Amino acid sequence: MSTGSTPSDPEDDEIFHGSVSANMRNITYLSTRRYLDKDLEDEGVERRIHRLSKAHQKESRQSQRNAANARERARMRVLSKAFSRLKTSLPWVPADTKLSKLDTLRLASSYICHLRQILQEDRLEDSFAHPVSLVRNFSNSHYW
DNA sequence: TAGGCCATCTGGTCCT
DNA sequence: AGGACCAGATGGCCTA
Repeated sequence: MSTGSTPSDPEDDEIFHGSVSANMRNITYLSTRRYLDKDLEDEGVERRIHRLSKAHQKESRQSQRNAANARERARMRVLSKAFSRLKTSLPWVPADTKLSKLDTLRLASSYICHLRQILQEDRLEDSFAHPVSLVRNFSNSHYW
């Protein structure tokens, strides 16, 4: 008769060996699983790092873009201020006149032509050395 | 409502 | 690599 779970019993022996091999299989499985888990874990970490660095890159790109946008806004503000100054330096244009940038450029351009004409006329008059032309030059100096 | 104007965003290029 | 400059796209506001 069997004395229980003695290995001498063929049946028990089989069970015993079966359980041993099952244990072995279990151990092998567990250790393999542990390695796999470690690999998966490592892969997960790498993936996470990769994902984080991607996110960081994206964030960095976005913040660079935002900075560039801010610089561009500042640049355009400077340009608009320059247009405003140019507008105020145009005579016969009331301060509250609504003038587009294009209109400002056109008026400034025609004003420069006008001034150039005056200069040429004055040079012609200067060639006669008439004292009145000198006075007129002085009285017109507010243009400068 | 169409058209003009403007501010802003964006990607490309050039320069330092 | 980062900043300046530029031109195109887009959306909002205003006016005839």
